[in-house]
Amino acid sequence: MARSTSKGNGGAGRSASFNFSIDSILNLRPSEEDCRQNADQKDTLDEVWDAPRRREGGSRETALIKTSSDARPATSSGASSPAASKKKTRTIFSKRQIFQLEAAFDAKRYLSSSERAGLAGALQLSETQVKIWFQNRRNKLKRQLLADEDGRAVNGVYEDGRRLLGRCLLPVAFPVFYPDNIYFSNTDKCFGGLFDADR
Amino acid sequence: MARSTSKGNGGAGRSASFNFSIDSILNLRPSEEDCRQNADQKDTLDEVWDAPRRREGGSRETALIKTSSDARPATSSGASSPAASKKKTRTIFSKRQIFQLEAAFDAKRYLSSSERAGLAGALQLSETQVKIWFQNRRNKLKRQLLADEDGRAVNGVYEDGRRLLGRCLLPVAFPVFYPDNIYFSNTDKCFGGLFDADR
DNA sequence: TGAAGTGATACCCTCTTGA
DNA sequence: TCAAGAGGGTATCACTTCA
Repeated sequence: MARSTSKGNGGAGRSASFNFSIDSILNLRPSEEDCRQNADQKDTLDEVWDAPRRREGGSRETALIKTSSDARPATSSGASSPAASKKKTRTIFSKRQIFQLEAAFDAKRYLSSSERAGLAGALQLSETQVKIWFQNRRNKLKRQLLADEDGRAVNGVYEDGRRLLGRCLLPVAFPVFYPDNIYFSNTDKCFGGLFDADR
Repeated sequence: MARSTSKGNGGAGRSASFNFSIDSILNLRPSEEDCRQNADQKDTLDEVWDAPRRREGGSRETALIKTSSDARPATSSGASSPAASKKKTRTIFSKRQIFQLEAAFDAKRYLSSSERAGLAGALQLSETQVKIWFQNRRNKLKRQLLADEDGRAVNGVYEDGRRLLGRCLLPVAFPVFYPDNIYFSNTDKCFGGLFDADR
């Protein structure tokens, strides 16, 4: 129905004929929060598809007050009190856990669900924790690689850096092609100090 | 092939000194599922960043057996039985709910959390349901627009279709630019901060 | 004490599933 | 057909560490 407006066809102005107030449903108020959404009017499609971040009122309310209805259970990490403790607990992983997570990450950038289950079981972590750890780890790697790239982003090297970044985050160990053979040099460059101690 | 192979650097052999098996942690088995991941070796970065889908053994095990530990509570929509029913229930929204959801969607493609809360309350749905509905609705619109585009994707019209698609799914009502002024097509709220710096 | 690191949360997106 | 589920991404936040 109301879709006709957004489809942009030249039909009659249906949008003028609403007999109930959309605004009343949405509680639309023109001032603060909604304006933020419009900050980036991208033009290309791909950018448009990127998730537009619409934090509620500057993302302050969210973390402390909301504790919204669909928060993850956080299987491990204790807590899970009835509904009182709004504090977010940050569990500290042990050296051993970090070490094995790093080792696994070095072997594979992404885990299948069975691998994740096995790793979680071996490390006494919830699958969600392992999943999030890998997510954050990939993000960290990406930032590192981008920082490296910025450090030497001159002339022709740039594109090369992009390619390197892409390779370093491929789902599996990325093969480096040489004329006649293939090296699986997964880490080497990207993870210089990865195994030293553990950060 | 724990990691020494993948590391492959010529440096001091730290990587040779692992005394536990990564494979044993990951349950790495070289044959079936892992090979699938390598099917698409993209080269450009943007494609690499796309989430590589790695369904477990063809996405069969995942849905049926897993019922993983971090499923969303699904506030409304009944069920929430102790832990027995693995059946996936699909709730059917009422005509009234659909109508108002569509109306809201026509007004805005994305909801802020307070708008979502208000709409959910008004429609007796959980916020998650409203969120998911909007998500699926955006996806549906995208598919429709892409289908339309494919129908007439010839010569110069293509790029135009992409732009149209982008505009139709902007987080807010999309502005139509004219040489000297700006018309905001479907609602006349907000947009004050459109050109404010920030982000 | 401020900056960096990192676990966790909340969105968003895509693809898939099953009633 | 379409609400959900699962998994991946980004952006933030809160809390720790550390120089």
